[in-house]
Amino acid sequence: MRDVVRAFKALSDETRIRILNILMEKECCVCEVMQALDISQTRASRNLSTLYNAGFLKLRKDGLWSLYSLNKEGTEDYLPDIVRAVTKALEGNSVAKLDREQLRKTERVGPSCAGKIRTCKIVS
Amino acid sequence: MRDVVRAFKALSDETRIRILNILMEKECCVCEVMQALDISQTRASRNLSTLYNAGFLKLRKDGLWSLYSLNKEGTEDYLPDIVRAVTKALEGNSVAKLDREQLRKTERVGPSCAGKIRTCKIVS
DNA sequence: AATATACAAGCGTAGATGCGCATATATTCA
DNA sequence: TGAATATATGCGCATCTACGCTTGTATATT
Repeated sequence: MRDVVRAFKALSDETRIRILNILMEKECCVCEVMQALDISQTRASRNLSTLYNAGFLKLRKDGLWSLYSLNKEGTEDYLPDIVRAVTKALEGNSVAKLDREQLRKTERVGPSCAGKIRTCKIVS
Repeated sequence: MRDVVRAFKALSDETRIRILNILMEKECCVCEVMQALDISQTRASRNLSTLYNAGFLKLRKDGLWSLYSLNKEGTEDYLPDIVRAVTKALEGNSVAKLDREQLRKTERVGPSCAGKIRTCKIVS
């Protein structure tokens, strides 16, 4: 019961719904999330961690980056069902659409790419 | 987006998850809810209204009673999907099971039953 | 080693939330 | 009409939540 409530609590916030939305597109590092949604680093990090603790996300570390992605094969099999409901709920939503477009403009340059800018930025 | 968040916010509370659970069994008046879950009248009424405002419930008035039931054909088609996810999430949950058992012990006597106790009570 | 970058976490605060108490409203029955 | 019952709601308080600011930690580059 605690877990169920925690899952829904994690989705009871607009920022986190928006984060879940862009993660449907692709795995993201924290700075991509903050730029796609135009929010602070603290806010992106903390809300990602809330979604993670609720079981919705997987976390993979790669150098400096914390890469978050949707946890499709969650331990709790009802979580993917909820994510699908979110997908359906956001169909045609303009904010969700804009966030995904902004996400496509962000660029993450790998840590081993010597000589290149190593920062995560919007490319327009 | 506002509506989506409101829906999940409505489920981000143990009392309301428990209410949703017993409403899966049958249409209930407020006093049945308060007795099945052993909570105050204020608490039952307010949480029912939260679920109602989020679009999860239907309301039907019958005499003194406010009869709440699951809104299966919601305006938003993703709400029933979410309710199904809740059902799956609660499978085997002991609290949910006990609440349903308590619900079966409550009795609602119709307002037109003259001479009978017209109150809503636990019958054991 | 020094610097820069990505991320997490402690702290304080403004605002939201849950709920009990008391009360108001509506309906039914005597 | 008056009493009893079912439900809703205003108010106040304790608690929770989100978030910005700042700092700490780890990793990578020069």
